[in-house]
Amino acid sequence: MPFIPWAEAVYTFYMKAIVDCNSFYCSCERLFEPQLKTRPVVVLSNNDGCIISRSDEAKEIGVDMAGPYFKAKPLIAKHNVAAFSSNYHLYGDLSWRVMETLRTQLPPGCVEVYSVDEAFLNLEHIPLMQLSQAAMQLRETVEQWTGIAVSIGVAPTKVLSKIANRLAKKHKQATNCVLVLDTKRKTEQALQKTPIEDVWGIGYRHAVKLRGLGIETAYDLARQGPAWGSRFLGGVTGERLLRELNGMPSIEMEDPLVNKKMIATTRMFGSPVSRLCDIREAIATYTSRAAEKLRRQRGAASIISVFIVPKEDSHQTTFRHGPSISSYTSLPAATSITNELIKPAVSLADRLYEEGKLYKKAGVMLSGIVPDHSIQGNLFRPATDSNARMLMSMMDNINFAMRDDVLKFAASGTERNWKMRQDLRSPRYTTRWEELCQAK
DNA sequence: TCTGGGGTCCTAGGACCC
DNA sequence: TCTGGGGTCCTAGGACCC
Repeated sequence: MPFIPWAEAVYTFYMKAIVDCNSFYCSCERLFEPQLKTRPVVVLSNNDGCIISRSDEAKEIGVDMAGPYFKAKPLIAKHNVAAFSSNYHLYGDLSWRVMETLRTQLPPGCVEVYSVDEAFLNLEHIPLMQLSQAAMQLRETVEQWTGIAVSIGVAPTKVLSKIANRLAKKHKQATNCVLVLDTKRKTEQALQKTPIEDVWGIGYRHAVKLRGLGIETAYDLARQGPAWGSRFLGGVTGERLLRELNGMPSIEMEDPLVNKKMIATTRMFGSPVSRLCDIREAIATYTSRAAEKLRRQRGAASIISVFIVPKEDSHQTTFRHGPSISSYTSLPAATSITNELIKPAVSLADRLYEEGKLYKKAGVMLSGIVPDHSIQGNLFRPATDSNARMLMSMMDNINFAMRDDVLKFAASGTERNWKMRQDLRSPRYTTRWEELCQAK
């Protein structure tokens, strides 16, 4: 007895899609080095710590996702894998091109950028019978215009479209990277082929718990009711997930113009540091970066928090992220002026720092974010003078044009011996004149 | 001083995502 | 020796109020 008695029925809901760039960072690297087409490729996280993108060939030879780079090194050498440090200038620019291409192909407001390499699409304007062809066409256009290959999953809900997308990507030959779940029957089959941990919204913890309850596939999960989801998968989130799996849209498309509620800049140090002056420099630098992001969304922050992470004894067998030591302070008035943020940030760092300890990471977070034009005044402080604002916008403009922080506050330091390693970064082909690709 | 229910607001922390 | 960075949402529980 199928759990959906009307299994042959065609969906009558509006359909959604998720477009996902295939091995995005690797594809970006290959775009400018075509000779890599036949070589396995991996891209590393900041500090060349772990592997965050793998080409299909790299997956095939068994390079683990999110595995530490140093452990994979022997395998990488053996199979002549090309490894790159992350080049966010390049990926950011190519991401923008992919998203722009999608926007030209759809009515206004139908593209929701979900991450650097993914976008949800609202396809309600496309008749059901034409979905497959339209998706195929979209895939070809993106690849032709940007050089980036994408996969597209189409279904009535976001969760189901993610499931469709995963299968499209997994069976590239059979699906041509496009899978449309437009009937209950197709959906049911897709759910049966999806292990529980590959469902969007089920992480490691929940997967272990569900397997303990005898639930192995997305199909098993979908047979449970929303109330069950609420009980075992964390309240309303679980309830929504169950509805979505059963074809009932419960996670809406989001307004792409919504601003961030929290802005963070956090980094591992290139190597552990112990001096307070290094920590202060790092904190000042991260604060500057966070303030830049804040101004870009025309926001002002009223809470600033700082954390530092001590290095742990390294002789334990399983890796874990050590506890971070953090503190925050509420500002007398919301601000986006870098120096007004650096001061409290650095004094928070001073308070957290302990002489003689080694630290491996630090970070700054801005929250309590309000629109810049509606900053609540404070009777006891003079309003930020407009010179400071002009200075900020000049700095932003110059830094944007030149990149690489030509202008910065003295507190950010000049030596920066805490900076992260990026030994294998490719040129910033599309955003720096002096690093343009050369045709011979 | 003790007793009780019910409401709000805030924060810390968990879980998840890419 | 070497394991990323930047987000969101939700819940539980404490503090406080009537």
